[in-house]
Amino acid sequence: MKKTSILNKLRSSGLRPTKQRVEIAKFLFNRDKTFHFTVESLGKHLAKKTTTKFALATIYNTVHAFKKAGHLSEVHLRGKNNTTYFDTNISNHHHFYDSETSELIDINDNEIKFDKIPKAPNGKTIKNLEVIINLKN
Amino acid sequence: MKKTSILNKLRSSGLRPTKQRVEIAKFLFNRDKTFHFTVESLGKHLAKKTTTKFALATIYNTVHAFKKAGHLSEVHLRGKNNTTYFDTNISNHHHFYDSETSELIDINDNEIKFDKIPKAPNGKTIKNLEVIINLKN
DNA sequence: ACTTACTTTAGAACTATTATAAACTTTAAA
DNA sequence: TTTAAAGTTTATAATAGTTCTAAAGTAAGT
Ligand SMILES: [Mn+2]
Ligand SMILES: [Mn+2]
Ligand SMILES: [Zn+2]
Ligand SMILES: [Zn+2]
Repeated sequence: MKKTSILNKLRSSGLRPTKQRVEIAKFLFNRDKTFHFTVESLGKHLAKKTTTKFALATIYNTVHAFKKAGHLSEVHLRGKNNTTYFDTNISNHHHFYDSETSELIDINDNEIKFDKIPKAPNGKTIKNLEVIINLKN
Repeated sequence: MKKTSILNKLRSSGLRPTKQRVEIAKFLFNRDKTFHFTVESLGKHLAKKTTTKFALATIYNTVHAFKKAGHLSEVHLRGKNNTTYFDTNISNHHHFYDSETSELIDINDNEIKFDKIPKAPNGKTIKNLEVIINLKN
């Protein structure tokens, strides 16, 4: 992924390309495979691999802006550690959750097929359907 | 449900039948239909409907003991409010989640059927599978 | 009654996240 | 270029759900 693409991600999220935001975007989007992260893991990586200073609030704000713009998704799972997982895979997909390691593993949408799905209750419609398959050893 | 059943719930959870625990157990289990609750909603109910005093820690401890004994289950969902949902329905089942109202609605296990499920990765096995269907208006 | 083990409690501690507001930076107009 | 407006970063405080602590209280068996 090229520099212009990073700048596009920022622009399309309504964010000016500051030093902090460019570093965050590079780490999140300059890669071949998608991945899952927490704000904590992201912050630790940035502290180790860059010389830039990142306030926690900056990381939260930037991640939320990317999410709002549709460049990141959030996994609505409450693991044993009470942290929020973000996902650079924004396609419709599902997850294995390994509670031993607190790790998420993607399940492609086409790896799960439904025979029967209930209809939404009274006046509501279905926004989306999330499957989490909990793993054990 | 009779008083002996309440006492059985407590005994089988390794809990002595104190005033607080009996009130909690009565509220959770003396009813026809299962339901979802948070520690906050449980505490509010108890404060309103009984004359007993309940420290938050007592409610947490008791709910966790019931969960550990298998009398309650926990819904591993992170809603917009960051609270943990508990469920008196301990059967294998799924949920609708209405983020407008922060409400959970049960989906019976037989209302969802799978055609295809991925196999667990490398050395792991599947503990269980949770479906959450997010609703919108 | 006495003893021991368990329980409740208020408040402190902990942790993820969000809010605040002052100092700093980006942008683009003048 | 200067300059001003708008946006951004930061340290720190605030918030909220949950867990911990240790002292005072209660249950159960003798
Ligand atoms: Mn550094
Ligand atoms: Mn009361
Ligand atoms: Zn994913
Ligand atoms: Zn349920």
